[in-house]
Amino acid sequence: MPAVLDSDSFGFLITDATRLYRAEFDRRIAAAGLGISPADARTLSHATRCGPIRQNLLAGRIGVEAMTVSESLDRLEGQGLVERGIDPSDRRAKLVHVTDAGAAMLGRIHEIAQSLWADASAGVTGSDWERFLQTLKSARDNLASLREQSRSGGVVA
Amino acid sequence: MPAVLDSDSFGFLITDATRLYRAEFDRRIAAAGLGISPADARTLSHATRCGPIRQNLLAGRIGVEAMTVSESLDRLEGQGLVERGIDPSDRRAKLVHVTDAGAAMLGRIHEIAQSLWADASAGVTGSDWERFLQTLKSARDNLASLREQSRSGGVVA
DNA sequence: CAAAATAGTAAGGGAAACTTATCAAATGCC
DNA sequence: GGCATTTGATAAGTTTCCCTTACTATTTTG
Repeated sequence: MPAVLDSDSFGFLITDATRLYRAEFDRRIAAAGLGISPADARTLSHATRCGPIRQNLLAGRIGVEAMTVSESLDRLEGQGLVERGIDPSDRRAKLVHVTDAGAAMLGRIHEIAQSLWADASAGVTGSDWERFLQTLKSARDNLASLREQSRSGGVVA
Repeated sequence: MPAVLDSDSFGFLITDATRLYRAEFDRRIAAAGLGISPADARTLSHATRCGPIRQNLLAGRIGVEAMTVSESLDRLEGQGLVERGIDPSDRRAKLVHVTDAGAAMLGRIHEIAQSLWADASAGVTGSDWERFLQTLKSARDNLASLREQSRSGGVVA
């Protein structure tokens, strides 16, 4: 029973690692002159993977609120990286699709993410890193299901 | 050679996990009526561990800028959880020490962090989790040293 | 002792997310 | 068919967390 929270406890560790990751990602993106944030890069990546997709579905895929994606798309569209098209089957909805410029941008982002991954995982063997990602995924999924629970009903069953 | 970034790649995974962790932490802190943010909890935790300590050293321990800690301490001091004392050996400096109320708060935070850790690590064996934390620590340290490099000199050797 | 470095902070900014309210369009119900 | 509800997107505003820059009060150093 530790009397105080260990600064190497899960919560602090993951928070610290993520802050450092984002800062370094920003630094390299800035150095490459790409002018995009990590969150917008994520939006772009998911939009590419999911093909033309409605914004609310895209938000669900990413795991954020629709509004968060809407703002991100504002920026991406402003840079000409994505376009919001009309959904023929629902005139309220918009179908997001990635432009050629967006695809090119994603390629450059991918290179940066690769180099950053290589640096972050230095000194860790391939199989250890695989297991690490597996456990990280479990933790993320566990936390995501906690979120689901609190979204639908909260404490009240 | 993946054509697109995998949404289960390191960067996305750790970013998502951290966002979910923070949100759930906030939810439980709010449910307990504690009125403190994750970052302030971290400041409080480190201040407790380091005993009376100067703010700039505390910032170094936490891994953030002095200003970030100063703001966090403003809030903690406003809640009576820490006090800024005089450093007898340097009248510019202030020694942060945790009050009894701060210690009590940390105890409650610790309980919440424990329960959250238990939920996040569900389905993972003890030894797997140990290895996971070990690798996470490596990654954090790798990223921290990248930060150091860019702080002192940047691109220029 | 003057110049340079250091501890803390005021001021301001930006990224990433959220909630709430609103509007338009679609859907369900009778 | 018409009205009520739900749904897709977004405007508006807030929060958290962290940063940089500029400044003041000290201390250290040449």
